[in-house]
Amino acid sequence: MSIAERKERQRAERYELILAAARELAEADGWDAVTTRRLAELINYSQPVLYSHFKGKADIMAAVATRGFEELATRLEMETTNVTDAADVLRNICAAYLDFARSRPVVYEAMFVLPTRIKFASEETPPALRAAFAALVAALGPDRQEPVFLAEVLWSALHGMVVLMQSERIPAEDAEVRLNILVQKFRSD
Amino acid sequence: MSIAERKERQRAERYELILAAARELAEADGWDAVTTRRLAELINYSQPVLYSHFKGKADIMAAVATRGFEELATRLEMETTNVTDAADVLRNICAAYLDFARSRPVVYEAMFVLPTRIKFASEETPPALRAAFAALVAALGPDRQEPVFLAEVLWSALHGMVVLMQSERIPAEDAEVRLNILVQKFRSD
DNA sequence: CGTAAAATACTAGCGTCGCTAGTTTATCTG
DNA sequence: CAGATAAACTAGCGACGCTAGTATTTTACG
Repeated sequence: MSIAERKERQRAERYELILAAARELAEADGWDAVTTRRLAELINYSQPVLYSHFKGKADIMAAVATRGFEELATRLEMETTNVTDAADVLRNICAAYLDFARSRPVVYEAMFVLPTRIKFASEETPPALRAAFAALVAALGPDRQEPVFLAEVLWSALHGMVVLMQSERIPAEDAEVRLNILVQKFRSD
Repeated sequence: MSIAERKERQRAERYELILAAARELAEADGWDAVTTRRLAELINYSQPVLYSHFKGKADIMAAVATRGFEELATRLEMETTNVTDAADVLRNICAAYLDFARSRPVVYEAMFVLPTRIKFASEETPPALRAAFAALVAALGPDRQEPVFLAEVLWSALHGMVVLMQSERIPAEDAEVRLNILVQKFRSD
């Protein structure tokens, strides 16, 4: 059944092609510019082929978001495992989170801002998303009361800073100062 | 010129009618359901009359948001002036902010989430918005270093909690616990 | 190798969106 | 009452997400 394998591989390649095109288009002109017609033209297929891979535009965005969860989890876990200076794990994690949001703003948007069908804080939550959150919890250090709630508050603060900066509601150039304040408030000592 | 006055008053009434219809429709079915056609039908006028009052849909949403800023500022200032227990001003302000977001989710969305033409942190910032932010700064108490940045971080945390709850990315039922943690972290003593 | 069947991609179109041009109706002025 | 001005309307443009139905290619089999 080598020929079936080839077809499957080609399908998978086209799947990746769509995802890449969607991300590039979003990075260039925002998610509003990601239309099924433009996507189809970018990958040199007709519009309906998209619907053989995805249920619709929302499904494409969810797929991009899922990839984002994996990348974010990887980046955060790097900060917890490669502990050169254990004292500043919290700061490094927060900085890594903000850095991810700054480097992939539209992916971040799909992950955490736009309406999504992805379930959070439930059984169906993607593993990568759970892992990213676990890294946050770990960064707050052991022996904490209510570590999950504490991590949720920290995450809220980080997320708030990201979206308020991205929507130009607070100045982006002061990110460092705010990070310092935030870390100081959540430090365990 | 009494007749011109009457016309102007009728125009102002229709302006309010549009705003009220937009808010009601958004509260019922979300901002996506607020279309110019539905709005026109709700106020019993044809679609293009909307464009004699507003530049477009975004302008209508900005007007709803502006009203929201005024209501939020009023609510927050109430907590700073009616100081029954001065010690808990910070907590009351935070609670009032969260309560506003919970009671007017779609107005909050227009104010702080959706792309907006309203300028933040600049000369053109609406007075009500400045007042609301000033209440946050005041709630953090006097004798603080970098009070604006500190307030921005607090606001980020509050905003993050709101949007993550509204988009069901963190459970809404634990709002109280998170509020307690947040206030404790930002208390001055 | 030829043909029927199944899979696959296409063309065309539906309903809806924000917005606007052009026209008709209503109102005011002389 | 006639003409000018203002204000509403009808109709339509291009684009959107999505889908039904058709044509084409690929597969399986005699």
